[in-house]
Amino acid sequence: MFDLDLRSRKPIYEQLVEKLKELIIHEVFKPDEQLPSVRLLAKELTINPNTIQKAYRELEREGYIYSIPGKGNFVAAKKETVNTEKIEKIKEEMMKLFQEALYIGIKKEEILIMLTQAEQMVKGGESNDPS
Amino acid sequence: MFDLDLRSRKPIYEQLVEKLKELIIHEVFKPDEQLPSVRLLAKELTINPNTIQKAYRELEREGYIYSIPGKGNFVAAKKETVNTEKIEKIKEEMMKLFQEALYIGIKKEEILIMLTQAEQMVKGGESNDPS
DNA sequence: TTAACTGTATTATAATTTATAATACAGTTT
DNA sequence: AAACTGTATTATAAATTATAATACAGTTAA
Repeated sequence: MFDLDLRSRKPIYEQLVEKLKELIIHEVFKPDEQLPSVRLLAKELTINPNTIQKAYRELEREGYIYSIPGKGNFVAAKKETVNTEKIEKIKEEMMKLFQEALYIGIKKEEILIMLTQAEQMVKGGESNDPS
Repeated sequence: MFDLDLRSRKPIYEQLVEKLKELIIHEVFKPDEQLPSVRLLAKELTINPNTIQKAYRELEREGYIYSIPGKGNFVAAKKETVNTEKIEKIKEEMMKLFQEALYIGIKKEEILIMLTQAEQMVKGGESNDPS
């Protein structure tokens, strides 16, 4: 289900957060769907349950999942994910990345193409602003 | 010259790399300009010289600066900064960020505006492809 | 040429972060 | 009741980050 790089300088739990976020964004895990239990996923990935828990906590903090003690962890509805602070953070990160990209010579046109590609990859669950 | 958050979970040397990169990108430090010496900057920021050195090494590894032992550290010319591996890495990061941004509801139009803003902030040193 | 700069390297130590391990407790489901 | 869930705690190990104290060699300028 995942492939983690245990030798990476990037902490395992951070890699987990990234991977799970991707699966949620691409709707491999759909809203209200139950995620693998802490113990099961730990067993599958042969890493410590506490590490899984740490990743789930972070995803919950960011609004991507919610948990019901005794039942499990579930994918949050898109609306729940939205958060002003988070939006600002992502925008800031994006500005930095744009500047770095342009500085090293990546063309605006190329970035536009990538944006369109990203759009196609994410859209399909378009539940925002159906007006 | 910089303001670092010593309490942040983000390592000091990483913060330094980010800040210095920004200054280079915005040409506060221009190509071939000498950066503050390891010892001087350490004194100014009241952090350990080894930490500065670590940041400078990382910037050199990424191609943003070069060093001449005995003389100092200097801003690399833009051309030297370019690197296929680096470009791919940035593109990958950008795709992820786009997907996350679109998922949480940031509109494509808004992203376009940001890109234009970034363009204006970086351009002015346009030495690429003057054809 | 000496003094005062530069970068770089090394070694030791401390502090923090990350990961594992072993349990325990409470809620849920069958 | 048994077997799941999430959560919490405590201890320990391992890795990363930061500091400290030096040392050595190249550069620059008095």
